Amino acid sequence: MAAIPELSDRAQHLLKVLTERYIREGQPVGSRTLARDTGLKLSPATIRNVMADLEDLGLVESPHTSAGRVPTVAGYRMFVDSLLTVRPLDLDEVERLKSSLEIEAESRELVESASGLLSDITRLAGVVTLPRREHAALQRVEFLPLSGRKVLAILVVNEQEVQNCIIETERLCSPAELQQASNYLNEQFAGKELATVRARLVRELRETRDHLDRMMGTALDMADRVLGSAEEGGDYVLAGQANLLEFDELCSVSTLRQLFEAFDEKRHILKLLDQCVHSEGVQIFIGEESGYRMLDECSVVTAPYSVEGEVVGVLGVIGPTRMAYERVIPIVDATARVLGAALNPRD
Amino acid sequence: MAAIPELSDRAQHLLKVLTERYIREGQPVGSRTLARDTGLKLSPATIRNVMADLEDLGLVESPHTSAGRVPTVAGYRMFVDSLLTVRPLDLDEVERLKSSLEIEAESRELVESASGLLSDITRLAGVVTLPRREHAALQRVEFLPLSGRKVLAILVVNEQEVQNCIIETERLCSPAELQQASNYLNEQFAGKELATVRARLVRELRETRDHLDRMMGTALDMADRVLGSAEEGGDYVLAGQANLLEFDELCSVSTLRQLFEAFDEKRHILKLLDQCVHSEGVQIFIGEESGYRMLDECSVVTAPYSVEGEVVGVLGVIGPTRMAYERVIPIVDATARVLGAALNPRD
DNA sequence: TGTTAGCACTCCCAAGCCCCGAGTGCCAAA
DNA sequence: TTTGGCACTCGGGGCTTGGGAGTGCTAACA
Repeated sequence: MAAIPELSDRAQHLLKVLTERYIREGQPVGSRTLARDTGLKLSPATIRNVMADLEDLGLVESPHTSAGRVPTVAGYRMFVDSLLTVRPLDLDEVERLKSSLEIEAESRELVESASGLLSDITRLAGVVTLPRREHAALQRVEFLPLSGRKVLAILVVNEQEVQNCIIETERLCSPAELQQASNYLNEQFAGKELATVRARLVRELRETRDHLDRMMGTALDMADRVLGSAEEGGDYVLAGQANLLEFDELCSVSTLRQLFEAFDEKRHILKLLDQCVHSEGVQIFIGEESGYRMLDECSVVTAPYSVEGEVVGVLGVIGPTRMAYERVIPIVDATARVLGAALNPRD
Repeated sequence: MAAIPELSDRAQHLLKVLTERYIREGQPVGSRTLARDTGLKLSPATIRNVMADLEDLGLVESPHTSAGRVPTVAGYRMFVDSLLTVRPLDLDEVERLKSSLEIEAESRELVESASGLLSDITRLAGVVTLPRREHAALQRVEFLPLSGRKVLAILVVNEQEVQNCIIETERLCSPAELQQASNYLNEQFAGKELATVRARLVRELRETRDHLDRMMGTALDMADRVLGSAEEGGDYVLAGQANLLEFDELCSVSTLRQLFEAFDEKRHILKLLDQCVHSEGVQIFIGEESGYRMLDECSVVTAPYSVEGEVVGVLGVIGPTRMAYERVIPIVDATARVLGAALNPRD
């Protein structure tokens, strides 16, 4: 964005107080209120002058002539970037997070409770992507014969995740053949990264095609397909949409409709969240910044979470631009850490 | 409910036309309109007399003095029970269903697309419970050692479902021990029903406690815990909530809030759906009939779906009482069949 | 030069009002 | 039993009005 023009301390302070108040009350704040609220001994008239300046800079605006001022997106931006003092979470809230997530559970359940927690604590919508590891170690492969040519393939990765899928082989395989195939794969690839495995499989598949060890071909093919399906996808869990109904500014039917359709559709939200995988720490999209029109009225606060040092997913909250960033940011941050810890295989 | 008092054919016909029209237009329908709409050659005044009767019987009501009439819950009930002529689905819609669901996919994905389909086609909210078998045959058990005392237990049931969970053993088990344990379980129990397995495990656990074959004890214990976790739960997938925003009658913020909170909460909706497991065929809850206040303004149309003759789940749609039952009922019915078929392990 | 008081002005919004249309209930006649 | 007629009711749209909140501007003041 354009460089921030120098802004007097007083103006900054006023912007801060105005934003805080607007976030708290949800109503445009006028010069009189502001004069009272801020510590400074200034008359409303003076405040008005400052406000006019802030408005020229595009940091605040007024919905109509005789209403107070409201922060613009740029105003919020400056607020969160340089005016906000984020204080860490209350202890009991951290504890609440921990105790809710330190249970032993499957990753999906953990993700679901994390998303529920986020929405409960922030009273906004909570969203958590399912963890997905780029660098995943294959631990074990198992093929179980089903009826006909169908085979159930089970893939254990990363010591605790289990992927499974049904694949159809080109011809009927005996249980012994399947056993052999899985033995081979386990011997060759246990502990290797999925990506490596895949690469090697593809190469070997080409090499062995000549002497047509059909058994092996099938096995590789199966494994390849399993890996394929294990890698695709990406999904998230959303909770607390109902909370968004509390906010008047979102409550127009058309806004709501767009928003909820986006939640249903998932594609866009996922894309937005995926952007946050690579940035470390909390990231904030205010209003139009997200680049998605249905989120124009919303802000999104995200943080990636990691397992064993590798970022595997993103979580965050979605709410009106007028959200309590001060509170939300540390919550999102802490939840990401706690979820990461809870997902960690080491005890 | 009270027995339906005899109702002249004419009155029935008028109720039918009125309900159909109200469902279509969403506005109270008056005597003039009704006189025009229905085939009968009757004057508005006559219609009014009939209307007064229907109102006395509690089948219709008017929102206020000078509005037309609207069906009451009892009116809708009579409508769907005895006035409705459900014609089967259009062929192309059945095809659409089939082609969308006949893909090979995991059960969860199938459920998700079924729910998406329901909501797309009906333009209401679609809901599908995850399939859960009471009578499930254990096919295979596998224990994989993780770090420390943790063990990953994998349970294959019904030829294609895989359950897995992490359990912590009381002491460190060697891979060989685990192998032994799973071998034992597989030999003893493969093909048996989960319930049977559980019962036998409990009994054997008691008997062997004396001579304390610790290995076996641990194995049984583990299996028991896995079974336990496999049996609990119950969840559903919801799609198309956004569609509900189209309906004015639901668009009050408080109604919406209640509704969406119920979706989030899941408990109540699940309980309602569970009731439908035992009734065969399509079941309909109109307004308050569901017994849940947040669904007072809604109707729910459900149908159980089954795999191999056993009912394993319920699907349905949720929408305003003023929904196109005529269209929705066959859709729900057909989707249940198609989903059941898609989940069927036999090819 | 920065701050303040005063003042005219703008705009939103809620309240009140009126009127219209739609639809009813009832009665008396066919 | 059906119908036409008529008085009545009610909700909603459109209009006006008054008040309140807040602004911008200007002129005076420290």
